[in-house]
Amino acid sequence: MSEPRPILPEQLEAYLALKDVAALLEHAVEKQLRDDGGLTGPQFQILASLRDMPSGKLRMTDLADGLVYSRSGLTYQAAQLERAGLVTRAPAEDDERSTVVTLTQAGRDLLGVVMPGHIQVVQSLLLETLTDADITAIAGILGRVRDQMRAAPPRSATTRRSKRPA
Amino acid sequence: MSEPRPILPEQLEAYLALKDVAALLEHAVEKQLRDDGGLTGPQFQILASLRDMPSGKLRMTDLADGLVYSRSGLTYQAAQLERAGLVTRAPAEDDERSTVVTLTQAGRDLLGVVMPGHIQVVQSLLLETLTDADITAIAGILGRVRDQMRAAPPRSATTRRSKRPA
DNA sequence: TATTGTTATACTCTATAACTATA
DNA sequence: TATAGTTATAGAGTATAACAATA
Repeated sequence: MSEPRPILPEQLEAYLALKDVAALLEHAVEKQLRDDGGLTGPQFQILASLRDMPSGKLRMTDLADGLVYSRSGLTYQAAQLERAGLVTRAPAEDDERSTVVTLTQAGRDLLGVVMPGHIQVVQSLLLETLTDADITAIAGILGRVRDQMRAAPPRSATTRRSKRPA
Repeated sequence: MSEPRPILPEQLEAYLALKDVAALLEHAVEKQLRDDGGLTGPQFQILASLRDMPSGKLRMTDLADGLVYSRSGLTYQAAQLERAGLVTRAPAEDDERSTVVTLTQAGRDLLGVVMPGHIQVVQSLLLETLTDADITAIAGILGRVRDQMRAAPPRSATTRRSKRPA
């Protein structure tokens, strides 16, 4: 089979630049989170997700929706956070199957410690090098791309049981 | 200890969109590489880097320049690839300290097997959702950002703090 | 039976530091 | 001494599948 459509140089450049920028940025961010708060990227994302909720609580399933991890991976991370006293876990009142994860005050405090550095890294590495027009363009274009990717079927969170009869 | 500069909503959106798109794309790409060729992302990158050289060879140090890994990590990956028969390793002729990694025919063949699917994933998830103008914008803006990030002082720009158990 | 989450297991990856050898 | 690379080790992260409990 021939290759579907030869990728154009500018298309390749767009893809590679996106990939490289994201990788370099992620690397710097993870180092900052580790150095300033002993957190990994996934752990920080979980804490930040919880803080975005007025109640500071989310079910495991709701948390998983925003992340790219398997369920067991999320359980593992939640256990780490609980062990560090940054969240608590308890069965949901309305559905005993569900686990509600709640941000503790210590978790909130740690976010307060880590956020300034986090913002600083993102600003100095990414935002400060962009014009306002650049930022508008990136936010608009990639925002649309993200929405389309999320709407697409191949979601990784769908570790659902496949019903293919043998 | 106020946050240096409050991040604007559009700035945050640009950052988060970039992060999410890259993560979703990477996830899809890695799955394709694994399914079609039994390769991890880093391994594919090494093979692709070698194929981009007319000679099909690169020194370990040259390879490391394009990747974000530590030396030991690169050694590990190179060993995996060698074990799979996709590359060979030999000391450089002009400098006995250096190791030259060479793409084998099997490695080249595997790239041939994997590339069509790889391109297809990138096109369907990213490129096909973008206009030509979008692609030009992304390539230009992020290309510049990447160059600046690479030129920037490595990783010591971030603040240093004591570690916390997590 | 389906859903929610955990556990058990096995494996991959990554980093740090110590080490060898060449320059 | 500095550079190129490997090895030893150790820890963290992830996925899959089996499992338990609730709906």
